[in-house]
Amino acid sequence: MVRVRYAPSPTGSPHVGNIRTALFNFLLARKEGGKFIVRIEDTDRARAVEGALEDILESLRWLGIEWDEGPEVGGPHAPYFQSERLSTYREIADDLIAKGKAYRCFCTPEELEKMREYQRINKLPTGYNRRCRERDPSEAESLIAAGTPFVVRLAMPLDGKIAFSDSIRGRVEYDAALIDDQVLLKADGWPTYHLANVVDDHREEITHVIRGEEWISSTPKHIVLYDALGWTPPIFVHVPVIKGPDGSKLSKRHGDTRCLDYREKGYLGAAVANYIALIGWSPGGDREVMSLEEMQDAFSLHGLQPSPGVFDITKLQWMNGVHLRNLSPDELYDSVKAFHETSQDEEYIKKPCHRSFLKGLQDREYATRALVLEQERVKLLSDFCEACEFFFVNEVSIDPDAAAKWFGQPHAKSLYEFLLSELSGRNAISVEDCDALIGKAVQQLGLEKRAQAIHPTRVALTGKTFGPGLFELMSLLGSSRMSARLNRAIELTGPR
RNA sequence: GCCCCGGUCGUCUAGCGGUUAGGACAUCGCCCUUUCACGGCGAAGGUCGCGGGUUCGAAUCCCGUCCGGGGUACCA
Repeated sequence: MVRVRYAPSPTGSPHVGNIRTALFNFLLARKEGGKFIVRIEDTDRARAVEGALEDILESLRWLGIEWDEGPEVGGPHAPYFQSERLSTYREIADDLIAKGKAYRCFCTPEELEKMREYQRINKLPTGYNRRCRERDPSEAESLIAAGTPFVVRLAMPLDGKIAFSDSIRGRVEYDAALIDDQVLLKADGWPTYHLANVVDDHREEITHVIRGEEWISSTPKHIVLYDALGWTPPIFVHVPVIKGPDGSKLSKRHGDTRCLDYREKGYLGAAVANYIALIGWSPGGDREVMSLEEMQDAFSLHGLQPSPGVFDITKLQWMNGVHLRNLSPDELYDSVKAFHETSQDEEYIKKPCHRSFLKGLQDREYATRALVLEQERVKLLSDFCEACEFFFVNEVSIDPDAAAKWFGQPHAKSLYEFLLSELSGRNAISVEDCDALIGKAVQQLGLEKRAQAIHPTRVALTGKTFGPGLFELMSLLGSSRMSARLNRAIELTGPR
């Protein structure tokens, strides 16, 4: 059975590149009917960040990634926090020392720094000089007895090659002599990533390690560790990094890179998942727009690519629009409402429409119809606020250019007056009725084209020159709202 | 410096020895149309990083080279 894991370190809110590896793991598990495990690698106490764990879980949930074992859900290998399993790592480190596969190192950080500086200056390969590896056992005993702090290092082979197979890249080979005697246990008794990761992957019976490319060069250390412990290594899959527009690894200086930033901006989890999956993975052929379920069915390790990809926000926006249009009216309403109520995005919150929108959203039926009318012309959930504003406010703000162009038309005032009189006493009005009404106005005023009535009416009712079909919007607005706006428009057209 | 991994239109990619190198986003036209979008059609954009081989034939295999990225921590 396939067992894969996402093993983040709670040192910050996960960014899109990081969460994408979680997605790949999840997709493989679902495709193969296996298990997806979340394990928190909280072994770096100095870099721990408050709230990071919540953001990790929230990011996964937002994208629709569910875990079979891990925080909150537990599982047969609980606890899924490395900080709660410290004794295991220490026991294994001791075992490794006893077998001669690891050794205690008493070198201080200062000494190591000096050594590295010497190596740099003399253009030698950097790395630990293995001074403590040859230390006399009795000498080590007395240092321990004296309370001298030490770390535990892995005793790497001194020669030969270390090779492994990567699902994406094939055979990868390293010269053992060039690889450092990695620290396994820090002086404070906590394990490093390398030890804890290998131990847990084995303990949790992980079959495929799908992780970022930045780990490829530490894989030979892991191979040696597996070997020293007498364990069979999993299958390694190193996925390429995601780059910013400048070609370097995506990071904070490229702007929004936190996964949850995109939720704040009005993107759909399904769209973000779809988009990031396509950087470095292809289902083959021309398929692009896919739901999470479709990706699960289509996923294969063979579709993974070795080369890094650039994050293209423009394409994400397009894709978000596509996913937005696929939403049913109810889903649309729920998504917009949830977004509006939770987004803390400053740019969004300070929009003038922000307040009226919340009020407008209270009338579910009316609001849903308004959202549906705008559904095919927006890209983000955050776009609805402005796009639908005219449906909800008492007084629409009128674009000055539009006013100048259409209120000044000679027939504008009489058009509005005619519509107003036709509307008086009416209550509900259908789309067909609105169509007929405009037709009647055209005839009554002797206009040549329907557009001559349509455009000025649109500006009077919405304040804008663009938007949904006029008859649909009129029907939804209803006669009383229309009447108020027509009255105001008549005032604005001034004396005849 | 040393080690490793990459390299197909601006971007994401299909391709797995024989294709007019296909698709998508973005760009530009046209159509649809009451506007804006959506949708449809079309255009432009690639000497498959470069140079050598292997082969009847190479984007696909091999070597070299250049460029890019990653690693080189008591961080993950």
